[in-house]
Order: sequence, then C-alpha cells, then structure tokens
Amino acid sequence: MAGGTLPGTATDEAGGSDRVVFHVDMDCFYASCERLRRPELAGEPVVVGMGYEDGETIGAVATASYEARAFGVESAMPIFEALDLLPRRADADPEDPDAPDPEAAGRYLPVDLDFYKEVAGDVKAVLRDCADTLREVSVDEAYLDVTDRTAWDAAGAGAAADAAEDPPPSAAAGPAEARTLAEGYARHVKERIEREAGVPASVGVAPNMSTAKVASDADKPDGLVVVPPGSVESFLAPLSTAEIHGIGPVTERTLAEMGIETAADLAAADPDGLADELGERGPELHRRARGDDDREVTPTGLPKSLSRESSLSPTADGETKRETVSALAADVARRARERGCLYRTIGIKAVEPPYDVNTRARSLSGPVDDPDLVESVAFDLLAEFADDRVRKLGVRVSNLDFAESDQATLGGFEPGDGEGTGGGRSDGVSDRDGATEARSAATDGDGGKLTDWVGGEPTAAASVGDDAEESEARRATERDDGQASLGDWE
DNA sequence: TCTGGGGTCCTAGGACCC
DNA sequence: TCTGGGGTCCTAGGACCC
Repeated sequence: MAGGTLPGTATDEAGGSDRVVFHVDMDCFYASCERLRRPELAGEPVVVGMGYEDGETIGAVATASYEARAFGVESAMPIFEALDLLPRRADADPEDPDAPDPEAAGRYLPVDLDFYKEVAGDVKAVLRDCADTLREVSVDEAYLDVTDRTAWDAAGAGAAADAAEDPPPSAAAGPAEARTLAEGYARHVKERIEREAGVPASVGVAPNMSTAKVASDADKPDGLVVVPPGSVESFLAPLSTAEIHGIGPVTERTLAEMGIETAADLAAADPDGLADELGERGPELHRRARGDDDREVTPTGLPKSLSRESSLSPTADGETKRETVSALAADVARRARERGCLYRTIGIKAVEPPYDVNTRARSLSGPVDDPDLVESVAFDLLAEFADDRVRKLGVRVSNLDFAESDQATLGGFEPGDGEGTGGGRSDGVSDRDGATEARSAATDGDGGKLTDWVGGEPTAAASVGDDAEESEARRATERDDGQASLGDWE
C-alpha cells in the first residue's frame, strides 16, 4: 500500500496515503478552564487537584499550569509533594515571617469536572464543525480527519494543480513560502478554539494519527507542528522511544535493554526481535516509530465498561468496605441506566497496601439493568477480601449492551452470532422500526436462552441466575421506555 | 504519605465443547 | 491407545493512556 506515492504530487490521495490528520490537545486543560472563569489566575502557577479539597494536603495533581510546572510540579504527583515544591498562595501571609514568598506560591483548586465538560463542549462544537471525522479521545484531546477540507499542497501559488484555483483566503495571513494549506487550516482551527471556547490548544498535523499525536506534543503549550508526508521519518527519528504513543515506562526499559533508545533505533530494529520481547505490540511500535500508521480516524464508539472507584485510608473493617462498595455499585448502576446500557459482567477491584491490585468479576447469564444485583454480586466478590486491609475499592460493569436503544437492529441478528460485526452498525441513524425490533428482540428471547444455556449452567450461580432472570423480565419492559438513552450521547 | 480515577487493549490460562 | 486439535468464553492481571 505504501509504495505508490509519487513525491511532490498532490493527486495521490486515492489510496488514503496522504491523509491530513490533526491531533488537538488542550494545554493544561483544567487549569485553563479555571483561568477562563477566574481571569486573575492568568500567569499564576495553578494546580488543580483530584481528591483535593481546599486547604487539604491529600489528593493528587490532575493538572498543573506551565508556571507551576516550572517549580517541578507534575501531573499525578501527590498534593503534599507539590506543596513542598510550590507552597499554597493562601499560606503566604505577609505578616508571618515563616510564610512562603507570595511570589513563589501557587493557587490550589479542586477539580470541577462539570465545568470543564461545559468548556469541552464548546471546544467540541468547533472541532465537529471543522472535521470530516472527529474522534474524541478524552475531555481534552481529539483526532480530526480533515483530508476533504484541506490538503498538503503548498499554500499560495505553489502547486501546478492549483493554477485554476484561487488561493484560499485562510492562507493569506502570512509569508506563505514553505507553508501548506494544511498548516493554514490548522491555524484556523486553533484560533477558532481560542476564540469560541476561550482556552488554548496545541495542534499536531501529520498524515496519520500516531505522528499527529507526537506532533501536538512537540511544541506545547500553544503549539502548532506540521509534519508533511515526506518528513515523517526524519521528524520522529531523534525522539526518545518514550515519546511514542503506547510506550510507557516498562516498554521503554525493555527497549533500552535491547539497545533501543530513539525512534530511529526502533525504526531500524528487527520486527521479529521486537515481537519476541514485546509480543504483538512489538511490530506495531516498530511501525509507529517509522511513522507507518494506517489506522483510520473513526468516531468515538460506545464505552466498553463503566466503573467507579475510591480510595480509603487502609482498613480491614467489613462495614466500611461494604458501605463503600454499596455506594460505588449504586453509582455505577445509575450511570449505566442513564446511558441506557445493560451489563452482563459485574466486577470489583480491591487494592491492598502497598499496592496490590486484585480484580474479581462474574458474568451473568444475560445482560441486565439491575442496581440491586450489582450490589449483591459486588458484595459476593468482596467476601474473598473480608479479612484483608484495603486502600482502594472499585466496582465495574462490563460486557455492555446498548441494544435496547436505537441500536435495536443488532438484536435482529441471529442469537449467538455474538459478534455484532461492524458492517451495518451505523449508530442507530438507520433503524426506523427500532421499537418493533427491540420488542421482538426482547420477547423472542431465544437469544437469551442460548446464552443462558452457555453461561447459566453452573449451580454456583443459581441465586444470581434467578436474579438475572427476574431482571430480564424487567428489562423487557424497560426497553420500551429506554429510548431516551441516545440523548446523552452528546 | 501513600499513586486519584476513569478508561482501553492485550495476554495467559482454564473450562468446556465438538 | 495417542493425548489430539480447534474454537469460544471467562477470569485475572498488566501496560498504557489522559
């Protein structure tokens, strides 16, 4: 696939090899949001803490502004540690000789996710408007395929193909020699975000996702880095392996032991040797290091799991643990219901000091929406850790099933073919007869029977199975009113 | 002073089926 | 009499991401 590209021409896009992909990454997003509503924070070191309350020392750094980073404060750092590096501004009392210098003190704020989501909504509106395809990765990050909106042609009069065309107005702003149309468009997007959402972003522009991702990171904050198709390898080559998306501390160490320190090293390494050390991921990372990534930008899909967890001061107390799990279970079940999804697997997480993560899960015979069942299964699974001290507990539901919403057509597939393969899955836009389909899916419950038979046999699951059956009846009725669900798909 | 909380994907091993 | 082989589902844990 990669072979046929003719250098210098702009007409080879048919195979998709010269796509234009943007990666948009908001700069210290939470801190930027706080500045948006509190302009006096501009230029100040700002630390937004998770699990942090005003005046406390617990929690961790969710986001630090660049001014705070200059003091060494980093993301995920415990608040008490950040406070060592950068005292709290509120503690900087000019009357107190022992108080920190106000000039070297920061503002510490608790996370306010609801507000950040509002701002993210404004950002998202711009992105949606600017992209052919938009993939939101998180509240502050997204990929855009903009191939049909712009091009790699030189801006201005460069490309012969443009002879009959007027230069696009957006490119007219500055000296346009080595500039591409893509760069001009990226600048436009960036400026629109700043203007319409009020927060700064960094943008990476490249012919594929993994390179765009690295590019957006290369000149933060307020960056705009453009990597045209011919420059991908040379752009990546000098970077350390850790800068490649998908390489974390463990893989970085493994690679270092193989003598691989840079993307160039990785690009030159033997894919088979990498596969031996890293499994399937080896060759994949090798491709990324060479800028070879043909993943398409696909819209964000439905979630695969929903979970909630919270930390405790380490305790073995049964009542505390059950109360915590009960609250987490209720919250997870509520969110699942809000999103109109059923779940077939319920699990817990129990973290024992110092940091031993245990997970347990149980699958039901069929998908349910049943908060009581989430709690009782979670309690059941928790029993194994009855005597253990835990420092964190979590509850998760997975094996999610959104079929009862507009995707009811999926229920029309033969029971048991389980795959629900991509083909016709156009996110519900298509099915006019959703209600009918859903009802038949629910009532001709043969699908349920088949799964029952597979999963529901073991006698150990008897009580669960009973509950599950009840719930299935319940769910059959809920399906009819469950149509609201797609609404929160923003 | 415990590294917060929400996710995704991959792998290995076991159970079970044909 | 040899373990034989393929396939799926489930669970648990690990690595990684923001």
